[in-house]
Amino acid sequence: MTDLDREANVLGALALVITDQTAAAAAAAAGQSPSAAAALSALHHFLDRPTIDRLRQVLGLTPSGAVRLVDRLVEAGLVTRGPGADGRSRSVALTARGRRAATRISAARAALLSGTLAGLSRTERDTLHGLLGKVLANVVQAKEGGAWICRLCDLDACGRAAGHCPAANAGLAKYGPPSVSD
Amino acid sequence: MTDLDREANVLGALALVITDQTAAAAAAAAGQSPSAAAALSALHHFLDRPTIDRLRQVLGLTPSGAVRLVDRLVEAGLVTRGPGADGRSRSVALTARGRRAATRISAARAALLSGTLAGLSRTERDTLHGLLGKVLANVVQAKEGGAWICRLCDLDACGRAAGHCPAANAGLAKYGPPSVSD
DNA sequence: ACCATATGTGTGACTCACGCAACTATCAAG
DNA sequence: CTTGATAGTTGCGTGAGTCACACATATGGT
Repeated sequence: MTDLDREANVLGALALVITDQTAAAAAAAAGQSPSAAAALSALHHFLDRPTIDRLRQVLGLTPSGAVRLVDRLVEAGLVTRGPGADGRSRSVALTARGRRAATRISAARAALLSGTLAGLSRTERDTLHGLLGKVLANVVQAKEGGAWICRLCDLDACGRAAGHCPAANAGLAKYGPPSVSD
Repeated sequence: MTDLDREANVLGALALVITDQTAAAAAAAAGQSPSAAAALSALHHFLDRPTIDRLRQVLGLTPSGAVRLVDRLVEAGLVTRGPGADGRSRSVALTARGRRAATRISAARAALLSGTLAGLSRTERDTLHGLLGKVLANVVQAKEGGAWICRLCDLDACGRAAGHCPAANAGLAKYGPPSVSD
């Protein structure tokens, strides 16, 4: 039982609670399932209208799973299907209602996460931010495929575009410049 | 877009990846679903033989969900039902095979989590540990009911018994001394 | 130009892991 | 001895996802 184990354990425990609570808060804010909420959040942060396949990659689903998810979102009036750049592909875009839901989701997530940092001083939060960035870079390095790491991530807060996102930077170092919404 | 938002966002993103990967690793190590893996891990860390209801609380399931989960684990030969202290209740205990599976799960989880801390120095890890403890305490304070926060937590690493667990300490401050496996 | 193969989407049948509602058995209190 | 809480269980339904497959479109080699 090393110190490393102890530290790792706290990290794992904390990650689990926070993820649980965030997913629940997002789902509640959307009135939808957690994965639907994640999809709305992702769509909200795409600059262009992604294809179903792109969304699929982000959420880590199978093609058919993604189709069904979009079906449900269309059904709920949160999303519309449009033509894709390709004859095969179709684009997905938020409706006005979908955009409102996505905004609520982001707000709920931000509120919850900010709350967890309540007891920390300015300096402590700064230090924590730096350290978490390092860890995040580690995790991204280790990752191959699967769901987008920033599934519910807030791209503005993330500063991905400005190169502030530790995940994006680490990924960039490894894979080279990605396309905008990758 | 404040600094707080940015810090909170990194925390949320990191928590999500780590939780995803941990659950996947645990499930793979057990050859079972993530929730079955969580159940095995929980059972492994109970000092006594918990009842189904106790397990239910830990995992955040409904009674029927817990019964079905135990059904599956029994079916897989990982767990046995025994008599409870009470005529109503029944106890659950790991079989030898279940114990081995639980050990694999813990090891897989520990390996993954330790890996995420790879790039950090001794001092950095120490600082991080302290800060995460504070955050964890915050989260526990905010929490009412639901799943056990340390669902996959390693109780040895946690140092719960010795009073080193930030979650347990925060909970203790709020609710008073819990029973051993709470 | 033609064919093989890859890619993106969609459908039908199914599974798995839950939840809800209802029922039974036990216990504890009045 | 009734009343009510607690624990486990069962039937039934459902949401979310998978797999296998089909179909349309793209792409590249010959």
